[in-house]
Amino acid sequence: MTGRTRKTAQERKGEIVEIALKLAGEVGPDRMTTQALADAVGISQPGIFRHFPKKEDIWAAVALRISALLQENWAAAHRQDLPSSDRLRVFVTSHLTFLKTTPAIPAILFSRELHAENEALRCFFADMIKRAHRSLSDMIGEEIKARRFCAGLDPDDAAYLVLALIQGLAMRWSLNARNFDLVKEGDRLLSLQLKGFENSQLPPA
Amino acid sequence: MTGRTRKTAQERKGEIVEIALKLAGEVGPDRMTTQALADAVGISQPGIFRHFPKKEDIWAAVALRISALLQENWAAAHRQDLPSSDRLRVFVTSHLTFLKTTPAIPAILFSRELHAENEALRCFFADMIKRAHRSLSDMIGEEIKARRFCAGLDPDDAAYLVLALIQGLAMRWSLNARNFDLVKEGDRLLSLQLKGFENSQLPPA
DNA sequence: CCCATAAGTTAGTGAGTACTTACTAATTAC
DNA sequence: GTAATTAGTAAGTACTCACTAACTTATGGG
Repeated sequence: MTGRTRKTAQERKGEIVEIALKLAGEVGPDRMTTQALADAVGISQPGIFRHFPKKEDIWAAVALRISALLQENWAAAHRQDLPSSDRLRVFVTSHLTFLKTTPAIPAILFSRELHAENEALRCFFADMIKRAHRSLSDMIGEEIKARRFCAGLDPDDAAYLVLALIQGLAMRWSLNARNFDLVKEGDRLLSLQLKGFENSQLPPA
Repeated sequence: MTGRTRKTAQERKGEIVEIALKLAGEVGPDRMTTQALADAVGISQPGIFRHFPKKEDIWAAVALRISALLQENWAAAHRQDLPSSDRLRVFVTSHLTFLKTTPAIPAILFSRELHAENEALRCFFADMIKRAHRSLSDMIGEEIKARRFCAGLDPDDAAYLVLALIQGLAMRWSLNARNFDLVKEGDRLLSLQLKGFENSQLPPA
């Protein structure tokens, strides 16, 4: 044995969070016990507590990781410097693609951990969704200014509809054991949704 | 003491289901332990098992009760013999009113019990939602026939949007600790959604 | 009035949970 | 090279969960 047999705390901590995120998606957030996590990492169960004093500290770290991943994903969608008419669609599509590859997010969103057990986590996710709503609302506002969407459209309400589309779709996906293509289905439904926002009654001057 | 101090099995069974439904909404489906249920009913914890051999039998009974309540609610919405143009709106509104007074339903929909633990329950709810989708789809189809909705509208997809509206709204309601008026918010969003379905591009002949 | 039956209790089991204590061994600093 | 630090472990605590066995008591029919 020439190699290392231990890892540094920093490495381990990151590794645990990464595996927790994966495991939460695979077996469900409530089955992600410290034992299951330790097994997946390859250390003993109490070893977890060397890095995270409380289990909720793991959830906090996972939430931060998810937040970072989402920000990254949204930023990538924005960086593409698309015509604003496509931004909304790309935003939703890339978000759905992300959910598909990171099923832990909808799983956590539907978990007892979030809805009953862990108030801090609930607030964190509520805030994350609020930020998403804000982004959507802004993009819709720009579409209205560009006269592609109806002038009388309330951007906040429209954003809630798009958000509900995503969440409702994710729920259906989960209830149907993830047996259809989230992105394809979402794309089709979004087309229909956006058509309803279009400036048909009041054609541009 | 002239009155009875014990109840018949049938009475007790119904009582337990009713209280389980209430409790699932109040404390969350995963905190509705047999102990909590027994306390609420006013008997000892093992007393529950005299009436339901397994806990999942309680969930099955609760699911049946919910199904019956929903059917009743939908039937009531249909009995009103409304112009078909209002049926859709009444359907959604009365459903939201029902969710508001029976918060156990969204709670169960977001529970681990349903998504991970209890396959039978998941299928039961998936089927229930499928029936709701069918109803919505049918109503939208009639609106298209009546030329109030756009001829090119896919009734199935439109129904998914309405369903997502309800589910997404319920999720937001739950995430925000039920701090807004579900029905009022839903009514406003539904108006916007339905406007998007209207026959604006192809005015009636 | 007695007794069979059914509703309910007391006391317990085994499995699983987060978390702790007391120790060991690998790594790093000096 | 040795001492301090730190990652990790084995064993165990205290708790909660669904569920069971064996006993007790209330009720209604003969």
